[in-house]
Amino acid sequence: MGENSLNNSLGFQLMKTARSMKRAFDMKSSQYGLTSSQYAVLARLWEENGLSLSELSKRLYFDGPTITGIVDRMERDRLVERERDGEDRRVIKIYLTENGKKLKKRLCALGDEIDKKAIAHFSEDEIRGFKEILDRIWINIENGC
Amino acid sequence: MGENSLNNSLGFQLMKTARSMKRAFDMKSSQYGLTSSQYAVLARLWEENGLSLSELSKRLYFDGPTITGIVDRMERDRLVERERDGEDRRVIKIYLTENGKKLKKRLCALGDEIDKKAIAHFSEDEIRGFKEILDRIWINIENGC
DNA sequence: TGCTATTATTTTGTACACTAATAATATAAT
DNA sequence: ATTATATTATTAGTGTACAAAATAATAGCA
Repeated sequence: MGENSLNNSLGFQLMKTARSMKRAFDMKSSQYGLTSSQYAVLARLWEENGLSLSELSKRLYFDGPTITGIVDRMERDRLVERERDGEDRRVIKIYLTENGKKLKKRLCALGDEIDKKAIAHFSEDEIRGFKEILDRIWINIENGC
Repeated sequence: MGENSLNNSLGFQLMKTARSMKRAFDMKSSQYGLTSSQYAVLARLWEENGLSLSELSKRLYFDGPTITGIVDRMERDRLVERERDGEDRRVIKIYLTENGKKLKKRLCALGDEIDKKAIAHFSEDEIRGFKEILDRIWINIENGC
C-alpha cells in the first residue's frame, strides 16, 4: 500500500524477527550438534517420551515430511530411536536415547537465555500482551476470519 | 522452565506464527508462479529498480547465497534480469522485466489481504504496539542486550 | 608495477518446509 | 467378508536459509 510496503508488511516483519531468533539459537546450539528444530522435538519428548511421528507433527506444527527428515537426522546422531507400535503397525513411536535425555538441562537453559535476551527491558504486561496477539494472529490465519 | 516449555518459548511461538502467514501467502501466490521470498525481492525492486545483490541482501535481511538462489530462479522465470555494473564490475544489478513489473498490483493486493486477515478484530493500538515490540525484539537479538 | 587487502558474488554442503504421490495398515459401510 | 475410505509414514522434487570456502574484480600501497 504505502511507500515502504515491505517494512510495513506484518508477515515480512514477523518472519524477519522469527528468523533472527532462530539464527541466534542455532548459532549457540551447534556446539551440541543440534538445531532449533531438533530442540523442539527433544523438548516435546522430554515432556512425553514415546510420542508417534504424527503426534509430534501435530504438537510442533511441522508437517509429516518435515518431521520424518528431522527424526532421520536425530536418529543418525543417536538422539532418538524409532520403534514400531505393537497395537497399530502403521504407527512409529519415537524414544529418547540416554544421549538425548542428557541434553535437557543445557538446552533448556539455552532456550531461556535467547528468550530473555529478546525481551530485555520489557514489562510483564508487554510480554503477555505480545504473546496473546501472536496467538490471535495464528488463529486468524489458520481458522479463517 | 515450566511444564510446557515449548509453548511458552517466544522463539517457537514466533516461528510458528510467521510460518503460518508465510504458508498462507505462498498458497495464494503460487497461482502467479512465485513464492513469498520472491515477492519480497520484487517488492523491493518496485520501490527501487536496479538494486545490487548485496543491497537486496542488506534490505531484505537475507544472506548472500540465499539471494543468489532466489534471483537465479527469478531470472529463469523471466521476472528479473542480471546486469553487471559499468562502474564497478564486481557489482551485479537486478532489473525488473516487463513481466515482473506487471505483477505489482495483484501481489500487493495479496500481501494486504493476508495482513488484513491476520489482524482481523484488532484495534489500531494493538497493531501498533505489536509491531513496535516485534521491532524491539529484533533489535535486542541483533544488537545484543 | 607487483603485492596485499577488501568487496561482491558464487559454490558447496547441510537442514528445514511444503506439495504430490505412494505403500501399508486400520476402520467403516455394505 | 469385501470393498471403500481414512490414517500413518515415507519418498521425490522444489525452494528457501545458513555457514564456510572459493572465485573474481577492484583498490590501496610499497
